[in-house]
Amino acid sequence: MKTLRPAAPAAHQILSIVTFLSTQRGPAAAASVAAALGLPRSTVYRLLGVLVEHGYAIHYPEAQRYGVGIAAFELSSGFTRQEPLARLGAPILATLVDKIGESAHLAVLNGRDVVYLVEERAPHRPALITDVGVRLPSHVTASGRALLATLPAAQLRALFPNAEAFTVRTARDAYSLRDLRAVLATVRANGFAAEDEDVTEGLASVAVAVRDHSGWPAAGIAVTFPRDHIDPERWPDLAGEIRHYADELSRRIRGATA
Amino acid sequence: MKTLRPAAPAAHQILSIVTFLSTQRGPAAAASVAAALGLPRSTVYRLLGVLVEHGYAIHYPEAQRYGVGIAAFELSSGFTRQEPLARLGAPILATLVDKIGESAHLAVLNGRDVVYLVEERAPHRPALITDVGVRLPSHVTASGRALLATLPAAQLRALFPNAEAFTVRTARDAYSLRDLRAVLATVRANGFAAEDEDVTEGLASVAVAVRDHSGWPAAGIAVTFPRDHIDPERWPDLAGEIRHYADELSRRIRGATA
DNA sequence: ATTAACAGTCTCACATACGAGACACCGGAT
DNA sequence: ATCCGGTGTCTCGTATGTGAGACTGTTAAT
Repeated sequence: MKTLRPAAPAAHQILSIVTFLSTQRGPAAAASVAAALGLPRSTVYRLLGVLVEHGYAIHYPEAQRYGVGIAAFELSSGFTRQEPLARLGAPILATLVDKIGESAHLAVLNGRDVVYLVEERAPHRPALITDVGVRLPSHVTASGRALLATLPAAQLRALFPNAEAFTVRTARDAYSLRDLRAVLATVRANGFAAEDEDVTEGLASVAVAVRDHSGWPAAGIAVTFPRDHIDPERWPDLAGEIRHYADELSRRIRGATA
Repeated sequence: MKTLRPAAPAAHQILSIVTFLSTQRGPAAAASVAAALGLPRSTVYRLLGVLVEHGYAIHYPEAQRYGVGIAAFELSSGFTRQEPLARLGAPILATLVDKIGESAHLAVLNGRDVVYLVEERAPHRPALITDVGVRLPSHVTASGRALLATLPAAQLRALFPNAEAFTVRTARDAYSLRDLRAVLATVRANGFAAEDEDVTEGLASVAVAVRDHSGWPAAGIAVTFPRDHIDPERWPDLAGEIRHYADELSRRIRGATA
């Protein structure tokens, strides 16, 4: 096999190293990295140094081991980025909840997951799985579906390249990309996303996406309620309500994009 | 005071690029990457190519943008690593729950969070926040504390370098590293970790760590119960029970480490 | 004390990866 | 039609990053 042309050894190697570190149960010795990847010792030390500098690896001197650094984890948690969104979203969610009397969330897409940034619980409503900071597989949640539905096909494929991407969680969401695409097609057709006891028994949710100035989905707003409180026929109306607030948030985001 | 010599430009740059991509709200244009980081165009394209190859970036051709790839997210979700753990842990949890009649989980440490891999709910017990796949800040959960307590001081410091590391979630867990260290000290003294309404009102948990062959904490087993069911005086006994099963899992892990 | 194994640092000659810049392409204005 | 601003590709000379290996320091075994 050729494809020799565009090489950048240091770049390749450093990515191999982080990947390797992340597959190890705990921190790994420099030598084992070198052995596993077939790299020269001096190179490994140099690159580990760079990784540590950037926070993608941590060196534990007493153990003489190297582990994955917090920068690597922050690639996916990025709360800094989301904090303004949460600040802008919270008051809007509050009025939304006041108006309709059911609980609501604000969530963002993060890899294949959604992360919940704000939760506003309506009075006399059950506690929800989705506390702030919780992360759930996007394809089973209403806000996740609302967000996924806005993505181009290519990206969807990239996010869920194989069946494995769907597995692991509970048994009940045995999905395929084909299934997901069907679900998202109805989302686009309806103009809103829903989830009916896919997350918690007895609860359903309706969600819409909030777009930023470039049209990209910045967040999702979902309302969750006991499923027998609102007839499915009325979900589109509910979605309409939500969209009103989503648009408001959308407007505020555009203003505040630093 | 410069550490002049040991540079590896491609390595530095590629890390800067992923970091940059992750700070952008949505995907970014190659040109904006070059501009933001002050890098030559050809270099940026080459490195983006490498990132895409490794799955750390995705290229959206129709949008002509580059975004963070799933490999980056998998750095922290590392389910590959955890799947065997879940397989081995599930039957053990089942017998544990049978024996003591309360719900239990298996969780692993992941950056500053714990991720729940297995949940075994006891009959007639309330549903829990911690469904499978859910992620919570480690320092407020029992299993998280059990795991954190086994880490060397240096790593703890590395995980929680500043006050910010603790923030963001709910207001009630306004922690400092000092506080956390105190909590972990009692965990070590008691030989088990506990959590009393720190996650959900009315519920408490007791947890112990499962160590792998190198002594590293591989997972935590926690039992969660209505807090008035079990008197705090009896928590140590409960912890003893759990430890029995933790040791069993520990033994199985050692055998199965591929 | 001696040896050995291993972590981490440093140097230096040479192969080669880097980056300037040219080129091709595409879509939107005019 | 022609221009223009933009993305992505490719080439090629040379500055420079790479990696073999020597060196230091530490721990553990004999």
